[in-house]
Amino acid sequence: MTTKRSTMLKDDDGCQIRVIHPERIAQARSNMVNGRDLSRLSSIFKALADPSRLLMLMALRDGEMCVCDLAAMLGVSESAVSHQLRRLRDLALVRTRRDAQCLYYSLDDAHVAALVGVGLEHAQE
Amino acid sequence: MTTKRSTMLKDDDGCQIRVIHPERIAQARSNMVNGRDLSRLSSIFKALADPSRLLMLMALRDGEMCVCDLAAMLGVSESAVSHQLRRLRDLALVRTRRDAQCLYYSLDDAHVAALVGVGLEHAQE
DNA sequence: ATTAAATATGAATAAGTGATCATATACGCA
DNA sequence: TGCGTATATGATCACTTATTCATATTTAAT
Repeated sequence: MTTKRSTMLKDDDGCQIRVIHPERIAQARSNMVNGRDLSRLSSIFKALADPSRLLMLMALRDGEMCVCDLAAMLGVSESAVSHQLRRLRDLALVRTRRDAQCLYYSLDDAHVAALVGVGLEHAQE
Repeated sequence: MTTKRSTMLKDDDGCQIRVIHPERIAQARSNMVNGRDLSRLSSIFKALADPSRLLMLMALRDGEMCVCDLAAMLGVSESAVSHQLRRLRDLALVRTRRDAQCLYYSLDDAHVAALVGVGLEHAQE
């Protein structure tokens, strides 16, 4: 079997690009997720990429928690936790319930719960 | 049912911290993953947090690909792809096979493959 | 041995991230 | 109404990250 060499092709933008297996690229492109899903998914993974946020989300799998308890659990400032929670809220990964002055955070996205679960299983195998 | 108020406790380091539900914190701490697993897991999520890397890993689920084909698929420079692949290699998420001048990358971590799969399923539901 | 192909690496720069500190808001209580 | 509690927000700064460009390395072909 002879080794394949590259051929030069034109990009969508007209740029020269090098390609070795056009059919493999075509296959990959046809299976490719659309831009919106990709963006959403990578944002979710980004939310999980910080150890503090990951611990918070793991803890919330067992039920809601308020800000100061999350801070105590992690050993970081309440302000830092609040900033992190804002990111999670902006992504609609968590929701809040108010009881007097306390805000109780809980998971609001089944995908994230699933991903955290899978991650945990594999990490602790 | 009366609303709980906070009590001041001492940190491991002797710092004053505010706590509302000590038993909930204790529960969360007892279920907490150890430092090494947490670090590894958040690193993996960080690898998945970049759209280009995520697309690469998704594509590699269907089989190995070489650098220039990955670059063509993504529409970015081969140098950029090479840098990204280095990060994935450093985390042992991918491995390489050499055929002449071409390096073929493939997935080398079942956890990552699983996480990408779960993410894809949920994104495309 | 030279040369070209395929990929890797290093430096530099721009953009993004996370913690901290100060301040602001929201709520309950006296 | 004024005060303390609980949380949110904004600005700032140190740090990380991703791309680009130039250069180096590895392999194969001639």
